[in-house]
Amino acid sequence: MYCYLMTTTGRPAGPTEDTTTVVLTAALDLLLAEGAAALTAQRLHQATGVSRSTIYRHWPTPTAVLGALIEVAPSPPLEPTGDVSRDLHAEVDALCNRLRDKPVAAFLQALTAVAASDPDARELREQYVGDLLAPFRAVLRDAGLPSVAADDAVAAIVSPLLVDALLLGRPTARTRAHRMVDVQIAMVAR
Amino acid sequence: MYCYLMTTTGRPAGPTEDTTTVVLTAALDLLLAEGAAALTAQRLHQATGVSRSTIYRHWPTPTAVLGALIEVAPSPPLEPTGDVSRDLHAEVDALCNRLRDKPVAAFLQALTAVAASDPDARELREQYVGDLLAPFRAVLRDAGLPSVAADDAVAAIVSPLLVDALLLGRPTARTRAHRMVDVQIAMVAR
Amino acid sequence: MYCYLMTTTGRPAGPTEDTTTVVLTAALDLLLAEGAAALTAQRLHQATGVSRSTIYRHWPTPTAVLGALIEVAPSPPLEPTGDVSRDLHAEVDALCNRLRDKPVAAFLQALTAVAASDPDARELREQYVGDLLAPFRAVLRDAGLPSVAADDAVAAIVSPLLVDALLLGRPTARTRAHRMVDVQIAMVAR
Amino acid sequence: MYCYLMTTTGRPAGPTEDTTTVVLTAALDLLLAEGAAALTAQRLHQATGVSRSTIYRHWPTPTAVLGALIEVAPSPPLEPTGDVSRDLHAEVDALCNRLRDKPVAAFLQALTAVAASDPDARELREQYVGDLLAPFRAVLRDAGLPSVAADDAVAAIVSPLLVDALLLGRPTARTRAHRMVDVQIAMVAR
DNA sequence: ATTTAACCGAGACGGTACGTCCCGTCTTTAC
DNA sequence: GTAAAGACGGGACGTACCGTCTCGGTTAAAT
Repeated sequence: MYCYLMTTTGRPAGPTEDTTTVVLTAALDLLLAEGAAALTAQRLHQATGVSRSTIYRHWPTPTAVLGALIEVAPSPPLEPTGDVSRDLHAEVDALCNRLRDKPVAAFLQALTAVAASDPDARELREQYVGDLLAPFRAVLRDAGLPSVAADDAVAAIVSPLLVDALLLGRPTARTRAHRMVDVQIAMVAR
Repeated sequence: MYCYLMTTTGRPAGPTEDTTTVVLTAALDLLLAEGAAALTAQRLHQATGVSRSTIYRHWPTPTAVLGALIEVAPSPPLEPTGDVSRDLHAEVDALCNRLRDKPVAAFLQALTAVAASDPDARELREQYVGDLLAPFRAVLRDAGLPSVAADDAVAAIVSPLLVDALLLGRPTARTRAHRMVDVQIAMVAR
Repeated sequence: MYCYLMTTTGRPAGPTEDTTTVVLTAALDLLLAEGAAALTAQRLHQATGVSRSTIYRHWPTPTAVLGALIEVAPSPPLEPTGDVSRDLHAEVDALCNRLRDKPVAAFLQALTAVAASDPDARELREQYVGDLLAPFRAVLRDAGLPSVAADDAVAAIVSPLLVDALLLGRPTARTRAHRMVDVQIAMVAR
Repeated sequence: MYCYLMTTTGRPAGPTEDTTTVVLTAALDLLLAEGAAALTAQRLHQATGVSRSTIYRHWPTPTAVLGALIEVAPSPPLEPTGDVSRDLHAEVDALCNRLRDKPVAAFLQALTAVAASDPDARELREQYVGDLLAPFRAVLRDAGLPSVAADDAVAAIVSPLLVDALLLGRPTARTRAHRMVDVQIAMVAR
């Protein structure tokens, strides 16, 4: 990323901005429409007109494409209000929206599928899931909960959502998640 | 297509018993070692010596192999004692063991991976997950819990285990699951 | 060629007769029209409609194609009359015809070109040139000439023809070759 | 294209002397080691560190590289003594040496290989062979031989050497060539 | 014992995708 | 204007599977 020692001569390395946007846009479309298996150099070439060579040059593996996609599509963070209950409910809504509106669910499925054969993707997947859980954990930590209890609560709230999206392929159970938030808060209050 | 009148002569259809066991055994090994992508006719041929033609004849797709595998490896059902708490803890232990000892986690990952491209596998996957949840649901239903509440409790207990096995690739959090059982029972008791 | 130990089971190996004739016919055409560089799996596929895979299966390298071509296009041997002079002149005419009518000159050029990068072709080339010279050598040997003298004579007669065909790309100097035969016979007579 | 009026300012056109020598030296090495197919811009770049662009600028085709090589490696001409026999023997020795020490044989093979696909190379090849034969022809012409007879003699002497080097890939038959010289002189004397 | 249908192995064949390599052109940057 | 570095499109290469098929030979039940 950071080039401390610029070679100073020759054309700058890396794909043209054009190429980058065209390819990644098509990649996202393909991912949503057909899943991770479609993130092939071949398919990207067919979809974009960008030559196969060029794609291999800059994104040698489907995992690399996934990585680039995740990098350019970050989650807008929510601002905490300090009220634990309200914050958690807000986070649940945000996550449900992201899972419903596709990219996140698609990323998860893709990462799971690719991880079966590519260790790099395994790593990427764990980091991605971690990033999804982080805001929840932060809210509970800020509320003074000890680490283990916070993790338990996060798991109870978020896991069912992920399982719905990933394993059962059905819309996430938003209302159940909200109930679960209340339960966890009641637990903690005691 | 429809054989109303079975011609009684000739050799009975279907693979030799030998062939079946040899192929499915190798298939399980391959699945555990390399994931669903290895359940190819090609790979099974290489692993077993059984000819590629034969494999295509009896298991035309990887999903068919997966289905056959799941069929021959059923879960031994636990006998309920009537004590809800004890039964739930027992089920948690049983599920954790099955997830730890591999086949189940591998099946889940395989089904998720294959489901990306094969609708048949999608169906198979949902049924498989349903079968995993069923015993829990049964215990809580038998205890007189209403349907929605039972589903919530099952989700809270089981989902984190599945997420651990599937998405985070780490050993399942057995003790947390047991804590969660106690929490859910306490909730219900109120 | 000769299968003493037939595997007795499974489909017989080797390309279908159809495939063989279609491919080799096209190969000869390509060779004459564009030289050895055209004996690619790719080109043969384009020219015949036979799939690239099939061609690679049976003739993995251009050298293999050349070898097959040479095998199916043998030189009809001349019958010796016993008169050395007449026989040599006849052989010169035969060779000139074969060089003029293409295949042989094309084979030589092809073998030379391919030999630059494929040792197998080197071997094939030497054998092929040897076969071209053999009849001349045979005539002179039968006439009782010692080996070295025969080789000298053959070289003097044939080499200029080969050089014309190969290096100068011009019609072979048939009349000079006949003069050379007379000269060599005169030499020997002395 | 046509510069009637040379603009006297700016850097003089053409490659740096450094570049030229570095590239052509490497080209010769590559030619001797791997044949004409290695005279690629790519390979020359790898071998020299000179950038691919630069090489394309000055030697757009492999044939151009070959041409430049031939230009810078001229044959040191022998001085005629006037004695036909001695001069011919000297020329035979000189040619055999050049064929043995590689460059010339390599040039011939390279030119033959390239000529298959590049007409320019064909021309170059014929000129090159002509230059190889010229000294012999000169000696015999100076001795008063008519054109046709001289050509016959040259062919008889030189062709076997070329065939050895090119087609049979074996050391040239130097002693036979000397014998052939004597024979030709004897012939002429009669 | 014969039928007879199905088994099984070996492999040809067309087809698609893969990942790599090279080619020739070009653009950007520095000297 | 030389030179370097590299993007880019294009094409071929050789490999690997895939799914279908066509041969052969074998096996096991029912007649």
